[in-house]
Amino acid sequence: MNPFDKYSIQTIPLKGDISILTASHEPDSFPHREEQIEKMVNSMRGIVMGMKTNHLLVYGKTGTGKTSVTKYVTSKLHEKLGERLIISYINCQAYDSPYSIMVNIAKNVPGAENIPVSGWPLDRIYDELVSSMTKAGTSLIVILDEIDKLVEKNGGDSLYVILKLIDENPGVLGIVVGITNDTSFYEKLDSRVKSRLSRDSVIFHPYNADQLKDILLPRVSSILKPEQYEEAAINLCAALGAQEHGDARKAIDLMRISIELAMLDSSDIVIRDYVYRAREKLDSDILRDTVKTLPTHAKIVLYSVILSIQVHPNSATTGEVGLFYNKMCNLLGYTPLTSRRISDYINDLEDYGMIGTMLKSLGRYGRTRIIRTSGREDDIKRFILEDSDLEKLRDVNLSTQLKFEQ
DNA sequence: ACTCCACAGGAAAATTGGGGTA
DNA sequence: TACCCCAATTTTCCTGTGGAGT
Repeated sequence: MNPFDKYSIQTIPLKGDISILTASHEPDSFPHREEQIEKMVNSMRGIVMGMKTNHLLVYGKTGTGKTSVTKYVTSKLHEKLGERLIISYINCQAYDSPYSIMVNIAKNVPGAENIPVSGWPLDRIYDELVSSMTKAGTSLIVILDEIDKLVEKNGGDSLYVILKLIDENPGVLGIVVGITNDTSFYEKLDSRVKSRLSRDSVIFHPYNADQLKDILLPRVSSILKPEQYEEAAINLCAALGAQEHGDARKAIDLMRISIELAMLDSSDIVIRDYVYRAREKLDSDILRDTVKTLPTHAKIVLYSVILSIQVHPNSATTGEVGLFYNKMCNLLGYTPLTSRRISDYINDLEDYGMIGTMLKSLGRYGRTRIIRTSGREDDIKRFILEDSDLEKLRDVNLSTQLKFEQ
């Protein structure tokens, strides 16, 4: 007997591809975004006529469609202009130096494709890019997603160079489209960048539950028959997405996972219960992913935080975490990082929402951060131990921890 | 009122490592 | 081969600070 026999091949027969409910799906209709599309088209219309055009800033929280819509509008423009337009999409989280951004732009420019990813002096790349662009005589749209990362990291140098590239070379005709979720982004810029970047902006407001439903419904009905899902399940996904600052991505992910769970369950209808379970799975998947992509030492720091709290629930401090950290590095055979670095990792972990810290002064006993965990320690520990290099940490139990203190 | 702890967190130097040219 | 370019990460060095103890 085949042990797989108890699973039927596909309980819910899908009419279409479930990838329509993933983040990588690029739709060609955007409910409740007509206004933004029009505004974007309007501010880019000069490009069609080969005119100098203002740069554009796009604001909106995650899952409000800013990236999708930007890609959609620019691709339509590309359809219209064909070879005469080069579009360069750059995620500034991944590429944030003047060097890497220019290399990325160059990849799409005819005659400049073979600039190496490192080695050349910066100005050589710059000159190469300018001359190739001038020769090609094309327009350029540089989409800088998460453009705020450029300012945080190196004081706006990258942004300045890119703006200069476009603005100061007559042969280079193009615009920068900056995408950010930081509404105070413009204020953070230094003046040399500010003056080049106009205040031309498009704002993407969060979706409300009704709007999210309008997004979900057509997609769901393209893959499921009406009798295969409860409308209440869709409503719930929409409501949960709306709760999360109007996040369409979240609503869509929930919907997809709900359907997948229903299928695994051999259910023939997607009901609300699957949405609740999807929410838990999604949260846990996100946490696992965050933990897994942490640098090794950050994981050790995180583990130290958790142990430290187990020993001293209310007084886990930076110093104490450092102590645990050093011991664990010894155990694992790593050379420990400096306390300064650990301090930064603790900050990073807080940004990721995995721990909470509170600056507190203990008077005579110094000033330090009191660290708390987010209540998901067990999962976090489990995910850390999934790293094969850190398996040894499993053996660290409370009694050996107490020995650390002597 | 004054000290001084135990750090926070900024700035800059140093190290590492990708790759280039001559 | 020796040496330059740039990015990223970490170390070194540093100044700043709230409040318990005195």
